[in-house]
Order: sequence, then structure tokens, then C-alpha cells
Amino acid sequence: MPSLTPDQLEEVRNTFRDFLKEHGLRSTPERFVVLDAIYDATGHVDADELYVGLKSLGRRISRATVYNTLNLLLECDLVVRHQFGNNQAKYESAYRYWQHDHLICLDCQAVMEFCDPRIQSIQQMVAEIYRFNIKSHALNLYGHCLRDGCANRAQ
Amino acid sequence: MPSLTPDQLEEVRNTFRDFLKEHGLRSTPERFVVLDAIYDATGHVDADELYVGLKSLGRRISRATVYNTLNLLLECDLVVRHQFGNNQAKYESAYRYWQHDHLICLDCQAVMEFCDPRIQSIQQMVAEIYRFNIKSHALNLYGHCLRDGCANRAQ
DNA sequence: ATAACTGCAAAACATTTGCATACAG
DNA sequence: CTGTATGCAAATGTTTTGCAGTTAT
Repeated sequence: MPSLTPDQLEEVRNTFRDFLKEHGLRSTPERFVVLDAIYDATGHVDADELYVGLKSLGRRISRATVYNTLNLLLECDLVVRHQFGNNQAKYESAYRYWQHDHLICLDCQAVMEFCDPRIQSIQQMVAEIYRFNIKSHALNLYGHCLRDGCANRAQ
Repeated sequence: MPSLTPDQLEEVRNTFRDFLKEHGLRSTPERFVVLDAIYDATGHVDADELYVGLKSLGRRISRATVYNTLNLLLECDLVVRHQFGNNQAKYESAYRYWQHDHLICLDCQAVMEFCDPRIQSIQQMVAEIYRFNIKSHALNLYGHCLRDGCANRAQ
């Protein structure tokens, strides 16, 4: 999971700026603070983590603005949303995401990432059969990790 | 999507009864009403649909009991829970589910089902590499259906 | 009999909305 | 300037919880 270079980050900001302009929306500092925060994050974050994290950095951005901005970032595909089984959405930068999938431990809630090219072919085949224009997928595998430190182990 | 025979349904009820007994829980009529309602449903239902549906059938079962029972049914694997992207859980009988996956239209919210055996091999391979004991998976494909009547089409 | 379950209403939680104020274009 | 965005607080929608009364065992 490499980080973006300053140039790439600038490109991401430009993408957002262009998207906003095209849709007659304003490029406010708050929106770019939220964008940067997600692209800074190393993993999956939820809206409240972003809100609290920004507050602790001295950036006073309201929850409403965090949610508003997240929805804009989803629209222009700079950010991806996940639902890992509970009812709290998790977000990550589209750059980090770039089609990996998730392995979720039911005991300790750890989330690992993996990648398998066969999913692409399944996707294509299903698209054809069902006459669908597929935009994205989410494959989540749920189970028990065999780590020693795993908390809340059931059996 | 065939329906269960009366015998199979009785077996399902017995499974639930046994699970309850083993855990020192009571076999109340309400719990079996909820079980039957899910096994009667032809597709995915949410907790509120169950609650309202039962009310209209004259069964006065509280939301709290619906949720309570759903969690028990999840624990004993008679029911499966899905999160299709919004923050409302959908449930279906494990019998209906039996490892199919979902194709979700981003415009009209239609949910189709498909099945591909390659997912099993991906699952096995990932389990080995990451040393995980995998219990279940969820593969959701998101896109635009090409149906004529599709509502809210974006472009 | 008694411990667990139900129903109800209140609480908790994530997310959205309405409105007065602030500010980008 | 003007209309859009922000922050706040209130509203919404889903799920959970506490408790008095009910019921399975």
C-alpha cells in the first residue's frame, strides 16, 4: 500500500476541483481538507473518525460537511464506500482501493485485503448474461482468523 | 427458487427449537412466527417489512422481538443478513440463500441473483494464504441494469 | 415458581435536513 | 453582490435497551 507522490495528490485535488466546477459547485477549503484526510488515512475510515480526527488537528469542520463532502467524493469516484456487515459505512481513497477485496474476522473485526483476477472474469460473464453495465464489485469473505492475539474468539 | 416442503419446514423449526433448548432459551410462539415469516418470504426482507407484514396478518409482534429473533436466527445459521450499500440490513432464509450472489442496480435498486462456482475456489485459496477459517462470503456487483422500465436512470 | 421473554417507549447510533450566517465566484 | 456552503441543532430512520408485566418450563 504505497502512498501517493505530491504530484499524484495534486492531480487528485485537480480532479475534484474540475468535478466541482463542472457541476457549478464551489471549491471550499473544507472540501479539500476532507479529501486530504481520506487520502492521508492508511486504511478504512468512517465519517465520525474523519470528523474527530480533523477536530483534533484543529480543523473545525462539521459532521454535516464531512458527510456532504464524502457524497461528492463518491460521485466523482475519488472515494469508495464499504459496508462490512454492521450499519456504519467505511470509506477509503479510490487510489488505495484499486480493486482489492476484503477478508473480515468475525471475532476481532480485523480487515485484510486480497486481490484475485478471477473476479474480473466472473464480473464480465455475469454482465453479459444479465445485461448489466457493471460499475464495481465488493467481495467480502467472513470468517475466523487464526492469529494468536485474536480477541473475542467464539469457540 | 423452489419453496420448502412441509417436511423441510418442520425440520427448520426443529433446528431452531433445538438451538433454543441447547442455549437455555425459550421456544415462544413469537419466535416461530418470525421464523415462518422469513421462510415464507420470496426475497430479501428488512426488519420493518417483517414487523409490518406480521401486523397486517393480525400478529402483534413488537419490533424488539423481531430484531431479537432475527439475531437468534443468524446465530443458528437459519437466516442470512445482507448489506446492499444503504444502511438497512436485509434478511433471507438460509435455504433460499444457499450461496448465490447479488447483482444490484444503482438506479432502480433491483436485486438479481447469480451463482458462480469460481468463488468457491477463490475462497479456498485466500483461506490458505491468509490462514483464515472462512464461514461465508458476499459478492455484490453494482451497476446499471439495461431494462427499459428502470427508474432513476442517471445518464 | 421463577427466570426468561414480550411489548412499549425511550435511548442510542448513523446520517440527513432546515435555517441563519459566512464566503466563493 | 448573489447564491451556494457551512455549522449548528433538530429531525429522521434503523437498531438496541430498560423495565413492568407476561409466560414457558
